[in-house]
Amino acid sequence: MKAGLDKDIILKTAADLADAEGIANVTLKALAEKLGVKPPSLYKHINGLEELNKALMLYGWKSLEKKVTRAAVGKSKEDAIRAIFYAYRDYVKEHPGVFEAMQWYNMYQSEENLQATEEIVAVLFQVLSAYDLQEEQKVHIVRMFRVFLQGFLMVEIHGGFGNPVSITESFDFSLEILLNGIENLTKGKSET
Amino acid sequence: MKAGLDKDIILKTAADLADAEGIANVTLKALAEKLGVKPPSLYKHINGLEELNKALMLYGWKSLEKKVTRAAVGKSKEDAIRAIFYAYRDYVKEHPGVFEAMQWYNMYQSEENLQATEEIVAVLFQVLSAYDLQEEQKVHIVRMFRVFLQGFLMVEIHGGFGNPVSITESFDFSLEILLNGIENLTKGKSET
DNA sequence: ATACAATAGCTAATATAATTAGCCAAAAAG
DNA sequence: CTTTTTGGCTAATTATATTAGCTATTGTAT
Repeated sequence: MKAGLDKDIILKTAADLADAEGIANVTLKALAEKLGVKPPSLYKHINGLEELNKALMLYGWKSLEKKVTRAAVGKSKEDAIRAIFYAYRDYVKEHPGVFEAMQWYNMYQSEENLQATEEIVAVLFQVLSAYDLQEEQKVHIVRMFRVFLQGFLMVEIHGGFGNPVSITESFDFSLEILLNGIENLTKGKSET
Repeated sequence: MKAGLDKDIILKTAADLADAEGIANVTLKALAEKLGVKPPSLYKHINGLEELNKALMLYGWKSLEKKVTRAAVGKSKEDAIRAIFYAYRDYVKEHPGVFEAMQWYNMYQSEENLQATEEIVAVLFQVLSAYDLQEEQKVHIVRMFRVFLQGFLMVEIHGGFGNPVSITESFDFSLEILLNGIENLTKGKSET
C-alpha cells in the first residue's frame, strides 16, 4: 500500500514529534511509526537522519523569520526590537523541538546555517538602520541580540531557571537593559 | 593485564577527548581505545555513557567555578564582573568539549545541574551585593549574565559568527552594555 | 485498454555503538 | 598460602541507522 508520503509531510511530522518529545527522540524508527511506514521507506524521500535534521533546522529558521518579520512590520526602533524579541520567544515556546534542531545545527559552522540565519539578521539590521550607529556597532548589537535570545530560550525551554522569580520579568528586564544600551550609544555621540 | 584505570583517569581522558573532538565523539568505543582497554571494561568504573557525560558536566562546572572565583578575588563591582566574564570565556576556549557537555546537560532540568551551577551563581550574587539592588533585580541580572555567556560562547566555539568583525570586540561591547545597564539601575534609584 | 517505466513501499541484511552476562587471572587481604 | 575481591576479557543482546534488492502500485504513452 502506498502511504502517499512526501518530503513535506515527513518534515511536518518530524517537527511535531520534535516539539512533543524533544529533538533527541526524533528517530527514524519513531518517525516511521508515526507515519505508518517502515524506517527504510523514509529513504525514498530523505537521505537519512542527518539530512532530516538539517531540513528541520532550515524549516525552523524560515518560519521564525516569517514570524519575526511580520511582528516588526509598522514598528520602529525600540518598539520593533521589543516586538521581535517577543515574537522570537513565542515561536520558541510553540516549537521547542524545532528550536532545538536549530540550535543543534547551529553548533556546526556551515554554509547552510549562515544562509538560514541571513534573512533574520537582515531584518535586525534594517531595524537598526533607524539608529545613528556605525556598521561595526550594528554587528556587535546583532550578535548580542542573537546570543541573548538563543541562550535565554535554550535555558527556558529546558526548565533551567531554578528560581521562582518570574522568567518573563527576567526576559523583559534584560531586554530593557539591551535597549537602554543602544540608546546610550547614540546619546553619547551627540553630546561630545 | 590490569590497566590500572579509575574513575578519575577515565574522566580526565574523556575531557581531553571531548575538547579535542567534540562531545559527540566521546563514545565508549573511542574512549576505551584511548585508554587501551575494551569498552565493556569501562563499566567496572562508570555506569555507562550517560553517567560519564553527567560526570563530565559536573567536573566542568567545578573547574569553571574555581577559575571564576579566583578571577574575582580582590576585585569588586565592574572590575569583578569583567574578570568573571573573561575567566569564563577563557575556560570555555580551553575546554570547549567539556563546555558542550555542560550545555548538553543543561538542556535537561535536573537537580544535579542546579547544584552544579549553584556555586557559580553564589559568586555572582556576592559580587552583586556591592550594588544597591533589590533581590529580584539580582536574580534577573544573574540570569542575564548566564544566558549571555552561554549563548555567546556556544556560538563562538562552534564558529557560528560569520562576520569578519572581531568577536572579542563584540564580547567586550556587549559586556559594557550589560555593565552600563546595572550602573543605570542604581543611578535611577538615587535620583528619585 | 495495454504495456512499460518510474515510484514508493517492503523484507532482509549489514554496520556501529551501548550494554549485559558471565568467565578468569591478577591483586590484595587474611 | 589460601581466599576474596577486583578489573580485565569475550561473547551475546539490543537498538538504531542504513543499504540492497524485490515487488506492487501508479502514472503515462501508445
